[in-house]
Amino acid sequence: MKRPPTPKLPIAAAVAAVIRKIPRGRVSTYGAVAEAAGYPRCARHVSKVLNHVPGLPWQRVLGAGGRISLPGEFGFEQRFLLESEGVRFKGLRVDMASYEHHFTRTPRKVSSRKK
DNA sequence: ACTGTGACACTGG
DNA sequence: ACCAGTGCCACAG
Repeated sequence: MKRPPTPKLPIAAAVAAVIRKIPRGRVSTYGAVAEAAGYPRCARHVSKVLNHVPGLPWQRVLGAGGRISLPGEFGFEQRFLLESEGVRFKGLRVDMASYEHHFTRTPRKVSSRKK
């Protein structure tokens, strides 16, 4: 097993689905989203998906440690939107300890809870 | 088929 | 604490 078999869904669909599951007032990180989508090492692809797929709560996706990776004014916009949802910031970072959303296993049809 | 790309994550200085 | 460099992996052209 060189590595977990790539899921059937394209990364874009998987990531988009995961991000849409993030409840309001909650946030997540690229790595976490990628992992939840089935691509543990593809945090960078998450960013591509956000750019390619509109309609996603891109603001709820942050970098590691809850840091905003977005350079430019979009970064400020992201922070503003998150605060509007009730997410508090610790300086330049989000209080991940309290706002990081835990995804459920395999976003597939039936939740195979089990482990 | 190959190369470049990217809103990252992680380690070291 | 902050900055810079490196590794990563799937998708687009």
